[in-house]
Amino acid sequence: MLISTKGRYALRILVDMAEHQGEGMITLQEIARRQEISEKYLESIVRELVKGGVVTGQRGKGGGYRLCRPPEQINVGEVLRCTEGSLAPVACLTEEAVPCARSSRCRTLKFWRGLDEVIRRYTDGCTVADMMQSSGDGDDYII
Amino acid sequence: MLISTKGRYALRILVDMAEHQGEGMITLQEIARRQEISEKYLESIVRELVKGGVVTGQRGKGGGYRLCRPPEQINVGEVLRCTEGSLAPVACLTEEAVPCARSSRCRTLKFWRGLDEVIRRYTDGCTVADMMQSSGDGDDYII
DNA sequence: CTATTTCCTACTATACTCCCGGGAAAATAG
DNA sequence: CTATTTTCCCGGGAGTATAGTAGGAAATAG
Repeated sequence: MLISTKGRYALRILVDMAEHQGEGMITLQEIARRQEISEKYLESIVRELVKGGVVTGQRGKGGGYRLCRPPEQINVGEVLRCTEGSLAPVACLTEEAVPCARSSRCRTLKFWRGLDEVIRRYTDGCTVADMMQSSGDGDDYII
Repeated sequence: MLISTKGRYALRILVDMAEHQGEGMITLQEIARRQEISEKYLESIVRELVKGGVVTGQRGKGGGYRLCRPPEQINVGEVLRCTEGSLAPVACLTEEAVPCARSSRCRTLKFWRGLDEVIRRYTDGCTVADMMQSSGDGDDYII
């Protein structure tokens, strides 16, 4: 049930980029240094964020990455779906699920649908901007 | 982010057992036949439920398993924690987590705490009895 | 051109998931 | 007692996913 390292790093990367936006393009090297994540691994994560339309990259000298939108408009659910593929707790609720013969009389399906909904609602309701103003202490976010 | 097969099967097993309680001890063979799950795999799952105090087993002829408590008193969160170990979305929120040097200035920790809370609240709020009365159609449970 | 940076493909090692096999231990029936 | 039925327990094994590395191609700036 764990979110992968990829997903956790993705959020840290985006908060980092948000905190340093306005300083032009941000390179992988900078992020790697600040976040203490291997530059190579970082690369594979950022690529997914590019594919997902969350950040854009520019090659060459003076290049780097920047957010496609302001942090207030990037929600966490969207980001995690980029890296995790899906946030659904069971395979039968993902997009590419094959219809299950058992589904109409399945006693557990509604429970999973509800869990999926609860997770989606929470993750989609939190943005990168929200995380910027957060520290590890206190207890905001606890709905 | 997927719940393992173990966890999904555990719920089906418990609903099955709840629906057939009052008929004495229930054997793995019966459950395996009804749920179309290999008896051997079933065994490893039920063992975790025994350890977790959700069901008890009795060996020997006429033996089998039964629920320790009525289905209304067995909540899904508890069951899934038996099989998944933890439902926490990130390792730093599990019991045995080593304190993270980054935590006090971590921008993402509160988000994860909130997600954990939302998941816990939902899963602990649903019981095996709730699932018994459910089918795959309709949309109860969607809070 | 050179230096810098993203982009892309492929690979490895490790761990985990799902499941099976072979029995030992306990309870019951006769 | 023996035979049978059941849970209990350990260990292994194929397949898959995760986390991370390596090497280079393409683009951009000066």
